[in-house]
Amino acid sequence: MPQSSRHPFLRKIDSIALFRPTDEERAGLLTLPMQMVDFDAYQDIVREGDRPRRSFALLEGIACTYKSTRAGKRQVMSYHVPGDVPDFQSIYLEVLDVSIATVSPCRIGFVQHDAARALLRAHPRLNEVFWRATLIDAAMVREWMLNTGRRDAYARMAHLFCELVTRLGAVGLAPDRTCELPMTQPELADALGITPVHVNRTIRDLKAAGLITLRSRRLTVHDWDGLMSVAEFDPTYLHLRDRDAP
Amino acid sequence: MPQSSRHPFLRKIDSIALFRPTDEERAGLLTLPMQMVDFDAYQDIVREGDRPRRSFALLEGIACTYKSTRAGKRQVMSYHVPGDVPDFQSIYLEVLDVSIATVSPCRIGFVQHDAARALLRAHPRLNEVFWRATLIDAAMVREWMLNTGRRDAYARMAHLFCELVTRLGAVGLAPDRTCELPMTQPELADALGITPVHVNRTIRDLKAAGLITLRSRRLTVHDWDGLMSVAEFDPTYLHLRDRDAP
DNA sequence: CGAGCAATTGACCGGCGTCAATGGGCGTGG
DNA sequence: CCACGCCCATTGACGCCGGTCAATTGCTCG
Repeated sequence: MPQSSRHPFLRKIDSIALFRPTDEERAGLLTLPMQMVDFDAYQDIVREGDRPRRSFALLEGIACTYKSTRAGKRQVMSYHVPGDVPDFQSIYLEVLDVSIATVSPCRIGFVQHDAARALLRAHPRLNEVFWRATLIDAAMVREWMLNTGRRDAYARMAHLFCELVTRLGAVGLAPDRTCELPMTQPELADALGITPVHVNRTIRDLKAAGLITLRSRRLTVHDWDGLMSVAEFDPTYLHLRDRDAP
Repeated sequence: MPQSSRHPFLRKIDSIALFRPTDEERAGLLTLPMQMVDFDAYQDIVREGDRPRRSFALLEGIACTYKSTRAGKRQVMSYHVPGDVPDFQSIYLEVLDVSIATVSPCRIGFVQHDAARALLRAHPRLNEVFWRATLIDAAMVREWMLNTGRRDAYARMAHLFCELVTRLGAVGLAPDRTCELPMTQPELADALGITPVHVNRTIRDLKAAGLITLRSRRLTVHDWDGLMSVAEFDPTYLHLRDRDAP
């Protein structure tokens, strides 16, 4: 909320950097040419196998990174909230190993790799912040991996909700631990590695336990401590600066 | 094989960089102070929650990155082969979100973060290579995530074997698609998100299908195409340079 | 040579998948 | 403004993959 009117990169830096950018660094970021594009929901922004020459920041909406098996089964590896730069990895990995799609209607800001590389070379601390951002993305996938591999569906879903509320809260989108979740149950199934039917049963159980309500794409957490406890949720892996507890 | 006598960082760069290092870059790498330490098998090198002031290269042996739930269930997120720099992320993330342990006896080379940061600032291209290395690590975890979330135990194990043979082959440790795999079945279970008992049944099935043999820690792939097919293995995500097909 | 853990296998169980049917929300077109 | 269609949401019945428990047989190492 406090910084919602700022440039997305400044907001990102504010949320994860260990320093305040100098005027010069700010100027470099603000003058980075960015091409705005609006996407409908459920559109691929980039696809596995692409060789993009630009990266993008997510300015509004929710997106997800996913991979598919040949049989067409999808696995969502992470969700993205406004301020994220989901495919920054493509700046140094030529071939994308994932697809990134919108979940809700999104506003995207594209930045050419060349321009970004030049900026990062000119400003070592910015280089470090963006590197750090890609490392945090990786840490989130690792936490999901633990989730998928070693927790049952109930704890897994609780964990996902904890993460989403925390991250959306960090950008002012989850006041009172209530937020809009545009994803459908089949999509949640793709994120959790279970079937849509079982997503439904699990949500029913979380509701019955009095932990949450979820109706018409709106999630409210009623018992945050209880939900965290079920999920064994510890937000350290998000590497958020302290002020952003939801 | 060809470069096994070289400095581990040069070997790493040779395997993933898109350029040849200049003499100056090589000199910088070679003069980076590195403290060698030998570890027994099954030792933690670093632990979740640590705030290390140094990173390390794996010079010999096999290591793994893992996380644990409070209930003590382990999930191995990736294995590391000689030449890898498994915790390079710690250079820009203060708190480690994973533990890294040896699987076999290992030789480790520690490098102080300060020295590494100075080197990376002095040599932008080296900065990019090491960033790239952390991005490749992340891509491997994502592939494991797809594996764990969306493939059954049989395909999952086939995929793990494909990856290990490919990566070990890339550093000359899997001639004729045969390699030493120091991990026990309970450890494989931790990597695959299944139980040790089921690991055993799955290996039995892979053997029965004529795809592999695995005895006293030695894996041989008899039907590489068959194994790749079962696993839907596509090595693109490893971002290896082409020469290293096993 | 005995202790201790890995490897292996059988019997049984349960969480989650599969299949199927019904209801609900919403957009589109008549 | 309503009707239709489509997909999401929800629930029950049933089946199976993989978990649990337990026993036996190796290895490996002190």
